[in-house]
Amino acid sequence: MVPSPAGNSLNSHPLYKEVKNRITRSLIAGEWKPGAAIPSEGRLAAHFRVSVGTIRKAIDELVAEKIVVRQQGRGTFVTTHSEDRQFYYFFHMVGKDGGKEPPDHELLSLQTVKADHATALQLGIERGERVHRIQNVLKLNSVPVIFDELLIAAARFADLSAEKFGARDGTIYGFYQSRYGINVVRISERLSAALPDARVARLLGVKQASPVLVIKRVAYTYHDQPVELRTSWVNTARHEYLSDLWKAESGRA
Amino acid sequence: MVPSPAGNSLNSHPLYKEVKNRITRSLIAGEWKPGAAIPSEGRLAAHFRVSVGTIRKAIDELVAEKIVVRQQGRGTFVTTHSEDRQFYYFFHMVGKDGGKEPPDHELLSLQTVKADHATALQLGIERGERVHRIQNVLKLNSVPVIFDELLIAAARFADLSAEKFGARDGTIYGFYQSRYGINVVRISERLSAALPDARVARLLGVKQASPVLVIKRVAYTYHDQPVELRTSWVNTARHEYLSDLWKAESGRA
DNA sequence: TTCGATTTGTTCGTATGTATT
DNA sequence: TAATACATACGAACAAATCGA
Repeated sequence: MVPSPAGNSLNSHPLYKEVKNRITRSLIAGEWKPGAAIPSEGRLAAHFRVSVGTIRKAIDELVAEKIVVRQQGRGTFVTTHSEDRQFYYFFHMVGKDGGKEPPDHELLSLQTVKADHATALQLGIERGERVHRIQNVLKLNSVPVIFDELLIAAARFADLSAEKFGARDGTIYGFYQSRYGINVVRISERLSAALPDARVARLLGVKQASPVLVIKRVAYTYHDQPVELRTSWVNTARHEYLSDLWKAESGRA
Repeated sequence: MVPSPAGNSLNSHPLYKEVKNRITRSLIAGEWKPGAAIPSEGRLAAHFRVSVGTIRKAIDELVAEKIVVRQQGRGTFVTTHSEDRQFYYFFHMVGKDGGKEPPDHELLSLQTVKADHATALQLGIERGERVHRIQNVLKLNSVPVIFDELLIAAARFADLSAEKFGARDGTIYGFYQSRYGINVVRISERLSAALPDARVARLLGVKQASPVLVIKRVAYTYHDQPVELRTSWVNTARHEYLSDLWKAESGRA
């Protein structure tokens, strides 16, 4: 890749970062689909003309970012949103009694509107561009616990319709991934406590005077490109938001 | 360390994990104090009779867990709680306008009581053992925003007093670290929305009808030993809880 | 300021172990 | 069984940062 033995001169960053970037760009280009294996370490090493150790170091970081997963004896695979582990990485509500019940989404509405200033800014699009606004109620144990509103750029999700959205089986991010080739790899959330408005209170079956947890999320794909804004209103009477700063990872003593 | 060239048979876990464990045990034993350098990779390799690469892999994991930090040209150091980066790793409140104001703790009370069943269970002690209960008000920009209550096993913090606690300069975890050799390395938090009781409302300067964010935290030291239970009541009128699932780390594209 | 010693960072190559197909 | 792929471990060389003489 670079003739110089170690380090380099043109770009001041190390070889394995460059390799990582190239692999990521291939991922973005859709060269390897989610769930599929990327070329073996040996093949990548030959392709990029670097040692296997350098490839491993590049992939190490992609694994840490949960962009790919390694399986000894099988290969290295592009992460899929249809696996439980990956799912709970983005879903943080757990029962106060401990249980992790699988949520049940119910689509309320899907509209296409023009992005206001704040939305456009956060999604990295122009003001006035069209965005889909999707509202859902999420049930845990058949009881409505979360109401959420999603905003996504219509340009990225061209032919999206309420039918298609409602007919998906699997998670929303799995749907983005399989139908639109958009891979959510990271989220950032801001939480606060508030009182619900009349509509949210009605949907969650709580009084307007009873507080709810408000979660504002930005979901990102590769290279920190924002793809979705989501606001959730949560009834925390029987559920809590779990923030476990890196546990249940993998490599621990 | 183990004569066998690669892998082993007796214990099924790899050499570098064993090395990591031994290093961690030295940390627990207080062999290397926070802020001090641990032996160089070369020295550790000689000591454990393994290659430098194996030492590096062990240390890689300790770095990922923020237990030590590496500095090229200087050495590898035991993480200190008195650094900004480390501090904001455990402090998640940010201004809604974006700013990260340094908080200002104010001790309200320090009592020593007997642990009830739930407390004892979570702290890993016997019911009835003595625990310190510490209450604080935390101000941001001179305005009270957080009220919190800490529970720690008295046995671990033998000579703790309100004077000593209040006279510390630096963070609470820095105080645990420097005065008691207890290193908080991980926290787990559960969030919900609730209405404050009369006292909390008064301390935070809010109405009882206005919702607050409730954060229940368990802080752990090495090997997932719990050391502190903390409940915080937060006025989220002007501040939010930021949950940034691994960003601002270090090794990103 | 320069130089050399020390320490971590990067890269290479090789061999062997272990899991999968 | 054999081939393939990732996992572990070793050793060597040089780069880059730091620090003190």
